[in-house]
Amino acid sequence: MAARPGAHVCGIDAAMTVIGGKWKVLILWALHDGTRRFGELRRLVPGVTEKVLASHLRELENDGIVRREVHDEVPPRVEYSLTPAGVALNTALAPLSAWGRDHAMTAPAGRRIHGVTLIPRPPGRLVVVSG
Amino acid sequence: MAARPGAHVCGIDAAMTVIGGKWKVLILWALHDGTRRFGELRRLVPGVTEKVLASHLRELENDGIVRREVHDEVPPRVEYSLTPAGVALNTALAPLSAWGRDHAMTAPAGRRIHGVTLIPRPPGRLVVVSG
DNA sequence: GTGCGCACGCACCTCGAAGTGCGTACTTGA
DNA sequence: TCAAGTACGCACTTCGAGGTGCGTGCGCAC
Repeated sequence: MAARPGAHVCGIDAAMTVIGGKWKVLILWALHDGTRRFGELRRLVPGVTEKVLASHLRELENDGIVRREVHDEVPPRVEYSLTPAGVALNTALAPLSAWGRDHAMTAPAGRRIHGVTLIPRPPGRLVVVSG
Repeated sequence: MAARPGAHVCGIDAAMTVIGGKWKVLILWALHDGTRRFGELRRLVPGVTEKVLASHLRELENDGIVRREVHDEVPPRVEYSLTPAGVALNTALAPLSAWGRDHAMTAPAGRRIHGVTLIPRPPGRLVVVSG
């Protein structure tokens, strides 16, 4: 249906392109408190496969959300962190998170999209509870 | 992968459940300035099929986002409007929209998710530009 | 009387995102 | 010596959201 790249003017359209992936927001939340390695992200986002995690990280990198630093060492080490745009995106997601938290209590919510649930803690840690 | 309904504690998870559909945000934007009929929504969201529009509206109704009023007339008339929760959701989407608008200019944005683009205007009207 | 519009429901199909499995070249630990 | 970890890439498969097509019952315009 008319695939026309880069044609979104409405901001939500662009934002949904970025966070539309199944695990994108979980990756963003896992990165919001600093630098993470690939293996750490894999453990922080339980259920995601390595292929999908790698491809999502590439997409986020192309979108300018995460920064990817490759250290040329003998055990290969790659570090991921949020760019300023990524930090801003996380900030922009905060009211949505607040709405969901307020609304999830009152709504029946018979459906779900992820199957995993993550609980952010104020000091900066992230607790992930697999479904 | 452990489908456990109603298990999301993180708000973004719940919010993504609600706005995760392909046309959900477009429907929300189309409804943000008042009551709309089914046929109006179909015209305001070009590209959506009737079946998908109907099912998405049902899901939004079940999530308490839109109110559905059926008038028992001979030409069947159904009117849709946002509930207070829907208005709050739209408000919560505003910073995300602002982020996307700011960021879409700087990023290459080679991909896209919808294929249609909508431009909200301040007075309350909505202009939709099909891709 | 023929077709159109209304607001959907049902059955089938498509297609792309996500999942699975295997491979890399190298080091470290048991 | 062998397994495990590191950070992926490639080819294949699955699966469900979304698309297509057809049907409803009624009124109205032509």
